Amino acid sequence: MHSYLQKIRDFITNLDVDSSKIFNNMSPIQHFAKGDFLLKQDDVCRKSYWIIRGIARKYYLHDGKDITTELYFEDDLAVSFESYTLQKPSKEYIQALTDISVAVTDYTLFQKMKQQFPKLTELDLMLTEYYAIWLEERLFEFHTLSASERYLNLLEKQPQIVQFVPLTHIASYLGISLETLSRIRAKI
Amino acid sequence: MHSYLQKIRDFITNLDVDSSKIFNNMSPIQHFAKGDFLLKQDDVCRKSYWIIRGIARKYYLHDGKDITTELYFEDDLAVSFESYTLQKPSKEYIQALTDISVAVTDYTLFQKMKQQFPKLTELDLMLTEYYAIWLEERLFEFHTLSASERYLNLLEKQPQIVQFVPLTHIASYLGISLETLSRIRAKI
DNA sequence: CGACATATTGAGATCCATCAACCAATGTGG
DNA sequence: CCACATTGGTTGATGGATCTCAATATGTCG
Repeated sequence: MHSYLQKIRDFITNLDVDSSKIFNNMSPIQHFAKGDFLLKQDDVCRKSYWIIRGIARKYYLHDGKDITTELYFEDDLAVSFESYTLQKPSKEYIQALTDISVAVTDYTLFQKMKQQFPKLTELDLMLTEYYAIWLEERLFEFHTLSASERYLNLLEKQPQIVQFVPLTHIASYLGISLETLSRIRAKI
Repeated sequence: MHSYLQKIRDFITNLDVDSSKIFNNMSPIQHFAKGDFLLKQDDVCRKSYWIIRGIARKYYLHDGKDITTELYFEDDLAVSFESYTLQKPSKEYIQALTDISVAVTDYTLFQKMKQQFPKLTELDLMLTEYYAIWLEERLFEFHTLSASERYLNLLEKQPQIVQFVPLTHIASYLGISLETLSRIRAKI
């Protein structure tokens, strides 16, 4: 696991009693069935979803095709970042790829709690930093790797994606056509 | 200008007196000559640089080629994000493309000040959110736009880049070969 | 002026997308 | 439980976008 994630976990574990109590009671559990939408395009993303069990994806439509931007597994935080941060309509959908359980945190409530418990702002910052570092890595891959290099890289870093997600979504996640991905896999 | 940047400016303007005093005295001005390095690969990025005057770029080397990841103008914040955040060796260089003046903030000092003045943590969060949103936009461009669409998009959104930065750097910033960029421009 | 960096243009090769046909697995209503 | 639809994946043929290599042009600065 990424060492910064560990640091974030440690930070949560070592929160003072009050902050910790708030943090643990802020996010009720919800369940969604396979195919359900957690967020639709043009809606404001007012919740963040901590994936407890199952798989989900985030995507948008471009020229009629859907472009997968993120794939979520256990312990990932599903949210349409720009929509959530600016509280403006989302360009993206978030959809359950299997039945899922999630811990749901309300944006407005979290904002209030951050004002009362500054440690939560620090936590928010750490999570955002982690996301930015992840985005930089993704950008590096698009900037410098060929289609098959991107696939091999994914296979190495997140084999669970290749194992559990339909190739159609993996292809669009990697910015490759389904056919090309199929041929890349055949060659290995 | 992006509306979230305006919100950040307003936040800085409206800081309480103490936070504001700290913020304004934390960052001495420095000057660099054209070609100077603000950061080199393998060094830890211990400073952030607020560009006051001039142009700079961030890049890394991949297969002997240099890949420009960001171009900085007045009021931009130059920093190798992962290196700065995790205080680990940088993959990237930051270099002055013209003579520049920058306000330099030390990482360690800023961390200490954040502990004393929680408003600075909020500010840090806002800046990081802004960077993450910018990264998402970049990723969208690589994910869905063709070479010429990326160039036209840049021309529209940041004409100052096309005006002042050598085509070599623009091409690598867009993930295009210099020759292809030259042909795209000839066709317009 | 000479030297070095920067940009243009041409020719050929390569990667990858698209379109189309086909295949396999799964599930559902009758 | 079969027939058929649906979803997900493969394979082939072709074309277009973009890269690479090479030659030439233009610009800039000591």
